[in-house]
Amino acid sequence: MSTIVTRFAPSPTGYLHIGGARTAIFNWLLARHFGGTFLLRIEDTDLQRSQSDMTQSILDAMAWLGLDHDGEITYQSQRFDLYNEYIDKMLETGHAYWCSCSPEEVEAMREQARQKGLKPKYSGRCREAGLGPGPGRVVRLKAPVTGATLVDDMVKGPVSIDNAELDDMVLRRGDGSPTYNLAVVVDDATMGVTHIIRGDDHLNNTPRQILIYKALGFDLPRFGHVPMILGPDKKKLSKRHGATAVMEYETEGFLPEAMLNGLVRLGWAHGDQEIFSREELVSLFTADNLGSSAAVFDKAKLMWLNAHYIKESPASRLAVLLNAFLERRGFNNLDLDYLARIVPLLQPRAQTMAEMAEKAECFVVADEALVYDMAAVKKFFTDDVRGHLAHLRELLAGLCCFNHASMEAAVAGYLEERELKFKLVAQPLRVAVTGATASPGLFETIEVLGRERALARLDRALSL
RNA sequence: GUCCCCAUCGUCUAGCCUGGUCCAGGACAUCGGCCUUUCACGCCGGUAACAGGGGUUCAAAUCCCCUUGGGGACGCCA
Repeated sequence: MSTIVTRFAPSPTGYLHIGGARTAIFNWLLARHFGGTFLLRIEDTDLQRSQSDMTQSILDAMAWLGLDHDGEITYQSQRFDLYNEYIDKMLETGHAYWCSCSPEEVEAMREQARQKGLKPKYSGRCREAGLGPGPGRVVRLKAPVTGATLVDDMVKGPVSIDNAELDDMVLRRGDGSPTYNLAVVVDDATMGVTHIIRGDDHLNNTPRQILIYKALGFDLPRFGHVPMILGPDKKKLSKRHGATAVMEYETEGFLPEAMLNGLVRLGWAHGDQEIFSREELVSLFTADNLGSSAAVFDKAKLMWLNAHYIKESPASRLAVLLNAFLERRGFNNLDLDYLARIVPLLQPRAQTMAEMAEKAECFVVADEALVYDMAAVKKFFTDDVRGHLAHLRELLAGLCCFNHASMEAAVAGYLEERELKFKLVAQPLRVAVTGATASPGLFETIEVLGRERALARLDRALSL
């Protein structure tokens, strides 16, 4: 039997954003789930607005998310001949005609319709004029004026639109280039695309495209229109809502699996399950569970997912990422093995890698450059406490095994002898060694820091 | 303006197709508590929703209609 073919068809006019990434994910999952093919097509027919570096950045973002495509990438800009071939075919079969109306004239027609409270459309003036080619002339689809066109949508269900609502759309521009609707249909049909999941905003376009499919005698694919992603104010997500480009999230320290998981849950669900591995998604995803109402993008939930995946990741992998984030903060030539020992202490404490890097700073900063929270120093370093700190410093210096268990035991013993509570020295020690009042477990921290650095910091703290 | 789509806690959603098991379940966020050497993690608990109105039915979150609200489309953009 025929296998599923899906596609993602971004236009290289900007970065891959949240919404585009989600439709890419849905199409990718549908293909992978059914063992089909996932194609990638760059819609760059608008030479003015398309930028080649944008194509690369879209590819990079997809690679980051792990959305691999099959076969070669199709570029619409290289298929103009093909489009023209089909336009000519429609001209021959009487499904299209030449029109000499200027854009201004058409705009006037629309304005007139608007005045009457009707839907603005082209009047069809040249429809029966029997015009031939000519400079500046466009080719229009000779669309049916009666009846209705039905879209049997995978997510919206049956959607019917009166053909009277549609006008004779332009297929070939005055400069000879094909329009979007024509190119999309020719591409999807010739590329063998069987299922198209795309944004809600294309739903109104679909009947028009179906008309072209019919005029060309192509089989119809299945369409699925997923709702738009909204900002917290329920308006279409845009830059003013903060980060919209997928790769901005990488910069902020999100893991690709968190992004994938988070995005797929916007408009798709599988019962009460929240966490999905890539493999699970592939095996569970079908268009059946796609929701039909718009979703607000909630960064807080993405944070939670990211924190979850950070906790799950092996330290060695995170160490590499942490290194990159620390480099951005000006720390170079760090030892990955050392970072891998810091990571476990920070895994439950960081929601993003950027946050982890921030918290890791006190581990990688030079002892003499460690910044102390002076308010804390003042609060905790009383004369009495300084005395204990000095003793503890000697105790740590003489410890046989420098690990947190023996450290803890030694300190406990010291305190017990004097009938003191651990609370008395816990925060002072923490401040002395990390400079701050909040940190991972005290002894784990000291262990990772190592004897030399811990003692150096204790000495420095005592001199403050 | 015209057409199309949508409507369950603040947010993501389950349930809706195949009415009763739902005085609506989960998750994030939030609030309280526990744990505790700080900060987190974790655990326990709380607040919180079927937009409104009409039908249909013994019974409606679930089916139908209307209203309202939101979104989208009406390009020689994609």
